[in-house]
Amino acid sequence: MSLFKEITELDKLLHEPSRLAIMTALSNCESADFIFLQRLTGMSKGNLSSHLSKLEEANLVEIQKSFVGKIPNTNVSLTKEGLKAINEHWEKLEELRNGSKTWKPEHETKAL
Amino acid sequence: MSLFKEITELDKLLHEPSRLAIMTALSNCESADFIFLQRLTGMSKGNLSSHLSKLEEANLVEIQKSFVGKIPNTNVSLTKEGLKAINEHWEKLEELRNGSKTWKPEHETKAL
DNA sequence: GAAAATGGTTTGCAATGCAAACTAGTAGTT
DNA sequence: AACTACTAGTTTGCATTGCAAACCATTTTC
Repeated sequence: MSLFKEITELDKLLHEPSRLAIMTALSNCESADFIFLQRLTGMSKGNLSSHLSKLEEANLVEIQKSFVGKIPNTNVSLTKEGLKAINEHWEKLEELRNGSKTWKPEHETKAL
Repeated sequence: MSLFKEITELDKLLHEPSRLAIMTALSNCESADFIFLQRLTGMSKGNLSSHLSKLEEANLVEIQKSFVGKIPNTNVSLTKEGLKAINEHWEKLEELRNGSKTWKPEHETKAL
């Protein structure tokens, strides 16, 4: 029972599909740039920009702005906190999925 | 690459934490009543009610209203469509998680 | 040097999650 | 029989958020 209560407290910052994709991708590389993330997720620039800002504000990613030649480049990487958060998030999801197989129906609820 | 694009197209109806919990729970029993789902998820009645309505409108769950003695009872079960949808959703999530381990970083992106 | 492309950010709107307020009926209690 | 409290939900309204269109600054192309 308690397992399920936790899922509704899932960090929405991480759970939102686009950000989940971004964070998951970043958890498997050292860093990735804006354009790469855009192609990866298929998001519009504006959308991606605002999602990254949110992740940055929450201290889940670090954003390094620089110039590659004369072109601005935005490079994103997970913070320690961010890496921990995304890993824990996936664990929680796994628990939800597996937990549902073992909970016991009660009173009016009919078991399978 | 294409894998990630798909994740941003995740059905938000299913992905929202509360509904994900509801649907996952229902996928493992024949049916469950309103109060049970409320305790399971820890949601307020109002919130649960509106989520269930959404799932019903999308034809993912079936809602049977009846009286148990003199007390109204709302019983919820997955439709065939709903069962298929929640199973496919979990598969997509799994693909996202596993897929991220195999994608190849490109150009400016630095590999781990 | 005008037009189009690159690499983003800001703005504004439509949609959504959430709880407070409400509805409708039941159960005690005095 | 009138009043209070509880059960089982639904509706309403607000604050938040995801999203793309519009915008900005620079660079490349024709």
